[in-house]
Amino acid sequence: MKHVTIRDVARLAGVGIGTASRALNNKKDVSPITRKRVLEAAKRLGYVPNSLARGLISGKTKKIGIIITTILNPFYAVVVSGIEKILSSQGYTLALYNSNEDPEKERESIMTLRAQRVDGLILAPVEYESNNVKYLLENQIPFVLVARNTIDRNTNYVVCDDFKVGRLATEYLIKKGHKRILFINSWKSSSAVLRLEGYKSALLDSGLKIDPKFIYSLDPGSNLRDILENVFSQRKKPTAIFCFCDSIALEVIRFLKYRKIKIPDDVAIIGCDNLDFTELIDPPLTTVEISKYEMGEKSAKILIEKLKEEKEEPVQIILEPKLVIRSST
Amino acid sequence: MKHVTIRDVARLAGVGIGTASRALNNKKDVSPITRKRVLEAAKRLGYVPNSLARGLISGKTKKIGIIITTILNPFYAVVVSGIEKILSSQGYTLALYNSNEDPEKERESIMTLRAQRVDGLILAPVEYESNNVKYLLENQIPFVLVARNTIDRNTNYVVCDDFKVGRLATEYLIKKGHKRILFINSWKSSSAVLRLEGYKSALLDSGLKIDPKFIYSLDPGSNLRDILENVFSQRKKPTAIFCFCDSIALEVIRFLKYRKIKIPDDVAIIGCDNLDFTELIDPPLTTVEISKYEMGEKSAKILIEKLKEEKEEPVQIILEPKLVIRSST
DNA sequence: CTGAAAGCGCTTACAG
DNA sequence: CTGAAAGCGCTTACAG
Repeated sequence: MKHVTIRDVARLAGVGIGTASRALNNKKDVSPITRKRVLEAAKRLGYVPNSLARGLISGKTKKIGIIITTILNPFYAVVVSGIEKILSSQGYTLALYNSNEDPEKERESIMTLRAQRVDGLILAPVEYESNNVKYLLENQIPFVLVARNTIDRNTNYVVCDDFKVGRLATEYLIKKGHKRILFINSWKSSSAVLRLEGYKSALLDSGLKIDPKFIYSLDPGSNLRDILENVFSQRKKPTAIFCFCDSIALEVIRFLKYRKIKIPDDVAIIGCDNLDFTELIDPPLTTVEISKYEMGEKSAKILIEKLKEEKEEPVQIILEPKLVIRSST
Repeated sequence: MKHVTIRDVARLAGVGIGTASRALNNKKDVSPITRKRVLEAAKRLGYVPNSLARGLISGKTKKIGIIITTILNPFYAVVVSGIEKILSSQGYTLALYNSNEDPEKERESIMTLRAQRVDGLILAPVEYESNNVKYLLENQIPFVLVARNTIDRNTNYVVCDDFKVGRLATEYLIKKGHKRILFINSWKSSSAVLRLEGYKSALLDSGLKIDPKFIYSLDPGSNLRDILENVFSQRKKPTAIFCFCDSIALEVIRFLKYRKIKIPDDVAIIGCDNLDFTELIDPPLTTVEISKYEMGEKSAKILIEKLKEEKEEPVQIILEPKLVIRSST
């Protein structure tokens, strides 16, 4: 794999490499005839400019790093899709990394991305109190948080109102008459923290008490199946389950079906995200809609703005969640 | 965003930049004490090496480009996941692009990736007769095809036996007594071409005739809904539908439910890919299992091998598909 | 073991 | 309008 360089192009066109560069980059100060000769030479040789060299000089790579939890969760696939649409329309390229909810991996990804000198970052931070985000702040790396934010002020972010997500789901279950509501939560992120608060506040406002045995936090190591086996072997079983996301709800439903537990008769279930297949599963899943695509688009737009001008005030957007009632509750 | 350079590190450590480089890269010929001084300086300054500069010199970027159809299809999300697992364990970084079944976009992605001097490429080619793959071949760019291959000999690939996919699905429907089988196919790729052949051969072998009105190819511009409206407004309606993939099957089911057409009583439906939610939808979807994750893993392993040694013979793997019978047929 | 020098492929002032 | 030169941040022979 030998690459054609600008030197080869210049030689074939019979000009200096500076001139070749100017012609190739559509700069002023090149005669039409020279430009044509250079362009033809480039075409004939199949010249592909070396972005490494370009980036080294210009200090800009036109590349954005994205760090999400996992592309296996369709929620993030949609978010990334929104990001990509905006970014690629502006000539940006993106480098995608999965943290798998591991702060270490998140840090590694940040470092790799930094080494590649990306112009900016969009990330869904693993932790609400995040050293990694502090690092970005301290090193003045342009970034915007998506889907989750952190304890820090002065960050740009696009999230949804996660406290409200927790309240909407829990209030609705309570209204349906449920008193023992299992919450299968996620781990450490702002979404997990706030949805839990929403869940708790809904219970308290209805005069119900909070049972720690009905709250689980799924960390990367935990086994959902074991947790459910345990919960459903107890005397006091839940009559409803609130899942952090549809992706978790899916696994819970798989378990319930396997155990022949009827939904919603024996236990109601509600998810979050409104993934596109949730209305087709059996039974159609009640869930909380989050504007995933929009979230991606907005975060990308904000980053592009920030990259253009050095405005100080952070842009912070909180999207409204919406309850979608179907037959699983 | 000013970056610390190796010059800064060398200065702080009180050594030359060559020595600093050697210490940083764990090369021989550096005294332990010097090495320690350099490492400490680097740490104190928060030095992050510039991969652009490194790549420019070494000619290696430790970066692999991936081009798939769309990350929105969970099939590819799983494939990419398998690729990532292998690649990242070997210190490779990946750059992901979506072609959206558009050869133009595929070409652009190839060029961008080439400009970034990726060490190699993994792609799911849009077309069976692909100029883009020819380009890769002609320019001796190391690559392996995944999920789909092309007419060219001498390519490395990991695909599944798509002819068999077409036969398995169609034969099964015929065995169930269906004679009017609608095939909603994809576009131009080897998978589309071969599954269609499998479909046809199954029909012919059973003495059924091939009705062009029952074969549709979904190109990027076509509207599935319109097609279905049209098909189901005809006199002769299909009694079964074979969908190129589960993702399409999902949309077909959405349509059938909306139109109150009963599955499988009015029309049977079979998909392909065995996405993880298919067993939970209503009714559970009959489909053809393809080893998606394995496909990704194998393609990555082959690429890594090829990058190490310049073996001539291409590696070509054809995975076995498997019918998964559920209640939608 | 160490430092100075050359060079990777490009762009951008700078003279002409 | 054009070419030669400097320099982006690094690595790698090459003398010492």
